[in-house]
Amino acid sequence: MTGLRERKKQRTRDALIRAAHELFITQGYEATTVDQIAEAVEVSQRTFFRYFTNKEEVALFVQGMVTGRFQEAFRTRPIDEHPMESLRHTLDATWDGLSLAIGEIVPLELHMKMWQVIEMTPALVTANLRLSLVMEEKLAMEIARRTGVDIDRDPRPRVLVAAFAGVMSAAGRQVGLCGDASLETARRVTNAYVDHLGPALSADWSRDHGSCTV
Amino acid sequence: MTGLRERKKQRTRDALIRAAHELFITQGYEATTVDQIAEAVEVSQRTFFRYFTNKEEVALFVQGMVTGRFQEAFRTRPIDEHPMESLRHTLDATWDGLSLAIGEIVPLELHMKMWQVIEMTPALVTANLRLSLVMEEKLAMEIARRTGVDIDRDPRPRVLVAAFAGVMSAAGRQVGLCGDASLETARRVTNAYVDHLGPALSADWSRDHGSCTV
DNA sequence: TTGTCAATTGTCAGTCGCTGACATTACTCT
DNA sequence: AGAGTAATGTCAGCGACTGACAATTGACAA
Repeated sequence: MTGLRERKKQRTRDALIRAAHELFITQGYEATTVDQIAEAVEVSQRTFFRYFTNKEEVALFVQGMVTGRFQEAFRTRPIDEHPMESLRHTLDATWDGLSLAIGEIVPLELHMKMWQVIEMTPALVTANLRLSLVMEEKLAMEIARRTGVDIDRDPRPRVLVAAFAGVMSAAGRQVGLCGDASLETARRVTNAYVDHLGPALSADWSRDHGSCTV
Repeated sequence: MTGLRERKKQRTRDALIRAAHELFITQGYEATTVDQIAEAVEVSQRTFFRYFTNKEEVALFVQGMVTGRFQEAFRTRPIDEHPMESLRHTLDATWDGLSLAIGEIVPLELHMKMWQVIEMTPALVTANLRLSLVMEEKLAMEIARRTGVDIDRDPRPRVLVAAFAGVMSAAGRQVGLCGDASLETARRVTNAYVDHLGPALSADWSRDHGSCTV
């Protein structure tokens, strides 16, 4: 099945990702040149660009895997569940399977450090948002399908997903910038953010809703 | 007061923006080179980069003005208003003053066409999201100030703003891609999206909430 | 095993976005 | 009118990215 050719490709791709991660983490994203990454894996720059369409892609590859997983997991939720509930549960499931999902490519610790680099680097922050966009559209379509609404007439699927994704991005930003690169913190802050969506919209904004110290 | 120097600078800057808009709209963003823009205004490429830090900036300059206006307008809302209400009213006010605000730089029609170009161009979509990010943070700070909550302990300001901004972006995407570049459509769709945030989160997703045909 | 085919890679040249350095021009103000 | 400063042009160069073509290397049949 998996010929030598395929395995070799897989190996260089993974090597490129790991080398890129290490360089980005130690030197920063902007200060790292594509030539350096290619050189670290002993391939030509041209080969790098045959594996990744641009420098951002190698930095966000793992993130892309995670959001891909998220989408898949979302579709397995019971169909009678409220979409927001489905999103919440899918989020939990994604956290649970994170290490397993990405472990073969990059150790969890490296991924968490890379997360910080991403949030520190404007170019990567926005490239990351583009990933969310793609996911948003897919999730909205899936929700529309499940709830039987016409996505071109009823804005609710896109609105719900947009709100969710917006809050997730904001949470991710906080996590990446807070200095604590532990999975637990990431999960706690993200959950807290999503949980506060209802209260934030509710009429009563009076007293403290705290308890989300980074 | 306004010496010849200042006026001249203003004029070349505006000329660059307008030339860029026309080129982007007719040829597309990627296909337009910075040299072309500079040449159209008869300045050197180097001068272009003294007015705008990069090619994206000239494309999103007007958008930046609008979001800047939005932030300012937000602060004039009564302090006892619910933040979401303030955002909604500020949105209305921004629509009302749009033509007046940008008219001196670029005619409204050009701006609306540019909007389509932006949503069609991945690089600009993401650069646009970066603008939103900056605004998000400022709005969240302002909301925290007004409501007297500690932004580092209570996630609600950031969550509320993130949800709002996410929905706005989604609406903007729909508007930009729907083919209809009229102000009325833009305003209608945007309002519809924001208005559906509550219903989308409510427990009852049963029947049609439509009426937002593009 | 060997030879053919196709996939992968390297090399090279070139475009485009963008920047620093320095000389040149153009306004301002006395 | 002339000194001083701000704006601009020119040039050289870096890094991301691409197309074209040649060289290498697995795959697979004879």
